[in-house]
This record gives sequence, C-alpha cells and structure tokens, in this order.
Amino acid sequence: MRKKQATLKDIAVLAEASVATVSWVLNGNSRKYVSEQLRERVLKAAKDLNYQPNPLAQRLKGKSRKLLAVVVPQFENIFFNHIVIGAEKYANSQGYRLLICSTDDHPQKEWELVNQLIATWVDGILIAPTYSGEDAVKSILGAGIPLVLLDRRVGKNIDYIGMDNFQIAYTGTKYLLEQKHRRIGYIGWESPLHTMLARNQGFLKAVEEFGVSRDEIQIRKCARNPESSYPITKELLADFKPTAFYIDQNTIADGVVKAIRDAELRIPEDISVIIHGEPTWAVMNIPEFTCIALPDFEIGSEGAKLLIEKLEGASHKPKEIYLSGNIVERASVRNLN
Amino acid sequence: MRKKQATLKDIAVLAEASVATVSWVLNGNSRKYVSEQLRERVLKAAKDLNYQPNPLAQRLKGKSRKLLAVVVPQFENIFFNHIVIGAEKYANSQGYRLLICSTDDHPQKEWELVNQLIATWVDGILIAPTYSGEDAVKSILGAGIPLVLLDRRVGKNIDYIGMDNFQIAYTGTKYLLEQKHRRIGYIGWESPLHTMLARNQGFLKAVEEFGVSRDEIQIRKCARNPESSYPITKELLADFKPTAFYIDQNTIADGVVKAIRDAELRIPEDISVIIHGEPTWAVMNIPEFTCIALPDFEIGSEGAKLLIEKLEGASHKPKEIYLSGNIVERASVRNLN
DNA sequence: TTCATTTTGTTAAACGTTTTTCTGAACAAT
DNA sequence: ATTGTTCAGAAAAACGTTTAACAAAATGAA
Repeated sequence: MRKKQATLKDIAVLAEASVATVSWVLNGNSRKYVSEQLRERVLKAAKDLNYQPNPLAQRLKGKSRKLLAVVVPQFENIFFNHIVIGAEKYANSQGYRLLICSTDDHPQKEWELVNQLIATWVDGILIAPTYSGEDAVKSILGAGIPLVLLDRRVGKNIDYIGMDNFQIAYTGTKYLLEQKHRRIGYIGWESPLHTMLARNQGFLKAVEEFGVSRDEIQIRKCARNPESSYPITKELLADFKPTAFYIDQNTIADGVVKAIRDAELRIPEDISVIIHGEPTWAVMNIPEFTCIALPDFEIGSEGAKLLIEKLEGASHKPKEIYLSGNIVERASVRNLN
Repeated sequence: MRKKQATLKDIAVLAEASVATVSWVLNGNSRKYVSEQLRERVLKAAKDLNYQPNPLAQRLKGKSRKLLAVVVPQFENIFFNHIVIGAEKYANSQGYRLLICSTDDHPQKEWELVNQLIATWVDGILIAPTYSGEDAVKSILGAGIPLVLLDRRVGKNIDYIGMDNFQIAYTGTKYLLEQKHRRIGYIGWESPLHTMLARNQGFLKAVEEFGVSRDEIQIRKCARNPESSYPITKELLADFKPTAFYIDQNTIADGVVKAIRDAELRIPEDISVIIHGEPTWAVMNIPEFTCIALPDFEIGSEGAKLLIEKLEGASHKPKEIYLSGNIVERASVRNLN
C-alpha cells in the first residue's frame, strides 16, 4: 500500500497554523500578509516533513500538472524516436514530464488513446496523427486541450511543426539529376498522407525542370516495411533498369538495398541510391549512404517549445512551421558527368 | 481554457438522482440495490452527457489510475528502445498507460526524475537504474510504490527482470573458441554495473575452460560510444593482433567495426567479430554480423506483466527472473577448423 | 399486528489542495 | 469617540469522486 505523504494539514498541525496559511506561505507568490515568525515555522515544518504537494489535488483545483503527452505512430522508427527524444529533452528542461504513446498508425487505437489522454488530464498534447486522425484531433480540440501537430498536418488553423517535404524531395532529386542521372526509380510508401504526396510532387517538379520525360522515371509504392519494398525493387531493377533510386522512407530503404545486392549490382558503380531520411545503418554501410538528413530532433523540441509557450504564455495565432532538411553527401551516388 | 467535462453531478441532475446513486450505478460492481428504471435513467444520462470519470479525483480517493512509469538510461539505445516497446505493448493491452523517462545514466537526473514520478502518483514504476541508483530505488520503495527492476539489479529482495549475462557471454565466447579462435580481444564498456562484470566473467570462464592462457586474450574497456571504442580497437589491432573480437555492447560495436575497416582488415577473412546484442545495422552490413540476440522486448513485457500482477493481484515474494539470449549465426565469424 | 429484514435511495464526510470570504486586531485620522 | 485602513490569520467552500452511515419504504415471519 502506498505510504502517506505529508499533507498541508500535517504541516498546519506541526506549525500551529491553519491549512490556508500554510498554502499561502508555500505558494509564496501571493500578496497575503504573513508574519516572519509564522512563515519560518511553516517553512521549517514543511522541510521537516519533507512535504511534496500532491499534483492531483492541485490539478483538481485547476493548477497545471506540467504533464504533456506525445503521440507518435511508432517508436521503432528512428525518425519518430528522434522526435520523441527532442521533445523529451526540451520538455524536461522546462520541468515538464512526457507521456509517450504509440498508435501503430491505427486510427482506432489512436482514437482510444487520445480519449484516455484527455481523461488523464494532461496539460497539452503533441501528436503526429494517423492519416485519418481528424476525429482524434477534433476530440482534443473539443476538450479545449492545447495541441501541436508534428510532422503531419490535419485540419486548419492548428499549430504545426513539420518539414517542407516538397522542397526536401525536390532538392534531393535535383542532386541526382545534377549528377546526370536520368532513369530514376522512385520508391515510396503508399500512403494518403500529405507529407508523402508532397515528396512525390517535389520529385516530379525537379524531374520536370530538368526536362526529363515521364517514361524515363518510374514511381512505385509499397507498404512501410522492407519486406514490401524488396519485391518492387527487384521488379524495377529487372524491367526498368534505373541508374538511380530515390527512396522516400528510411523504413523501406533496407529492403531496396537488399534487393539491389541480391541482384548483384554494386552501389554506386551500377546503381546510385539516395535516401530521404537517415536509417541508422547509413554510415555503417559500405559505401556510406548519401541521405537527406531530416530535422527530426528539431521537430520534437520545437513542438514541445511551441506547446509550452501556448500553455504558459499569451495565446498567439496558430503557426505552421516548416523546417528544412539538408543533403549529407556520402558515397552512394555516382557522378555520371 | 480547458472545457468542462460532464461530472457525476451533471448526471445526477439530469437523471433526477443523487450523486452517490449515480456513482453506485456507474461503478457497477458494488452490491448496492438500485431499481432497474433508475439505473437506466442514469446510464442514459451518462451516455447523453458523454461522461468520462475524472481519474484525478478517483486517484485522490485511492483508486488506481492505471498509469505506470518506465525509466531507462537512454532512448537512443536500441536495447532500451525495445524494452520500452515491449513494456508499452503489454501495458496498453491491459489498459495501462506508460510514462516514459530517460535519465541519460546520470544519477542526479535519475534522483530528481524518480521523486517527480512519486509526486505524480504513478501506480507503479519500471526502472533500469543507473550504477548508483540505490537511493532512487529506496526512495520509490520508501513511498510504497510497486517497483520492478529491469536489466540492472540493485539492492536485495526486489522484483527483477533481466538476463543471464554470465551465461550469454559464456555461450558467445564458447562459440568463438569452438571455431578455434584463440587470440581473442574483448572490448567492453567500462562500468561498475553488475551486468558488465557478469559478461566479463562469462567470457573468462569460457576461456579458462578451453585452457587458453591469459596472455592469449586481451580485455579492454571504454566509454559507451563508438568514438571511444575506435582508438582502443586500433591499438589492439596493432599491438595484439587478435583473430577475433567479442564486443559486449551494441553501442560501441560500430566504433570497433570502423577501426577494423580503417586498418584495412576484412571481416571475417582477417578478423572475426561477435556482438553481444544486435545493432540495427547487423543485418545490413556485408557480411551480416553474428550476434547474440538479447531478450529485450521480453524484459519490457515481462517486467510490465510482473508489475501489473503486483498491482492487481495477491502479493507474491520478490522474483528475480533471468532470461537467456541466443546466438544468431551469420557471417562475421570465420571457422578456423 | 408487530417486529425484523430486505430493498431503494439519500446525506455527508473524506481525499489534498486553492482561494474567497470572514474575523479581529493594531493603528491612524477625523 | 468614531470611522477607516492596514495587517495577520482562520474558516469554509470548492474541485469530482468514493463510500460509510443513515432513512424510509416494502416485504416477510411470528
């Protein structure tokens, strides 16, 4: 059974004061008059009893609990792992705790989770919603809980921190084109998320700008796992024979690489590869992979920052912030010039 | 500002009953008599108002909140990442939420964190303590909060789920020895943790059993990061010229591998490598690495299971459970027979 | 009929806080 | 002497629950 913690009442008895006065003294900030001696007595008693305020009772009376929640689709994915770490670091530095939950990208689980979170009376929520996360978001908003969207935008006029997927894909593709690659295979995650569509469009924009015809490129989609990217890569390799791949997800990159290896092609001599995001093995591979590093930690920390500002400060208009990525040039793209 | 949720009182008004009766009805389990009609009225009103009980008020009255905390040294480390995932999956399946915190292996941060967690009134704590985590653990125990230790044991008679590091290292080393390796370099994390000492001893036990003399092996320790393992590997390579490495941490393995590569040695032709734990790149490398897979997910899920049992069921004697690992034979160890 | 028991429901106290309101002083100004 | 102001502190209500204790019917047994 849980041991009893010292309460205001205990202090009041020990210091021979009323509960109210003890509360006044301990909360300091107020402008109530308390004599020096009594104040000291209370402070001493509180120390002697090792008093810790009960945050539940405080929250019941309307005080903030300094408890935030962050909801992501998966822990395993290094991208979201970094988001969580970024958010945790910043939140902790401000004295907030973080409740971390994963939805497995299941709208149903997301819905249940979010409602439990609302009932848990967290102070604010950071969420990377599923593709049909509108209901969950509405639910949060309906409960009047401050919210910041991470990575995935949903609805209008809601604070959002993400990245400029269009620009990032555009830049990455341009990099490939500048190395004179023309037959490019785009392998991506089949998903209705706007982030994925933006990557597609960024890719197409670059291709178009370089005057490459549509039958010199091929776009293929698969589920977000290596087992799924493997076969379509094999197909593409056999039928289309690209000189380079643009991979739009770190989670499918290993399937692509394995398929290339199994086809006994060398990277980058026979085929070049650039990855949108950085799998953990990017620098362990031979050759090291050229990637587009994403601002994952920043999405987390900036998200937490924005949320805490909302909680503590003057309310501002909803912001939508798009961070950019940058190409980390390594050795998996061959220059055909 | 947070919107008001429907309360028992609201239901009472709507259903024309007293707050107490509403509570009786909604908590069902009790043996109070309530007429069918009134029960229906209450249930309907609750539904109409979309009533959600306020867990803070419930907890204040002594009810469980179904909120657990898990404290790990780092999120980044795949080993702990998997522990967290395992714990989260099990806890969620039982309707519990998980508060996840990282200590960065700093005893000071751990201490503060744990005290905040106690004050937050979580129902139970899963913790992989730092090497000097005794105080933190005592603090939790002192507050009477159910606790399960993960991976790292501290104190006596406390529930613990970890693995048999001795046996695992023994088995892994034996594997090397059976492939006729004799000059073996052991590269490990310099830490006073019992888990690390056990790995050392398991290694030495196997070496001894095979009658290998102490100057045929070398043990080196470093900080838990690749930058630190890199130079000592280089040294060992130059001075000692081992035929195989036993690496006792996934987090230092990449430094070792890089050093081997930079010395222009091939794995496994020139030197063999076995890793205690599985870095994410183990199967992406050429050759794929032979590893000893650790029961990381299981530690998390079994830990959560044990904790929840303690919370809900009859109290049992403290258990200490040691899970075993298993060798995943891949291609980084050469057979010298 | 009378008393005990069962059924149905209400009152009120409690959990640990915060905060409004109230009660007295002490002191000064009229 | 009366009124007003400033200080110092306490009492009490409130947050949303749970639950022990009570009250009043309805039912049954003697």
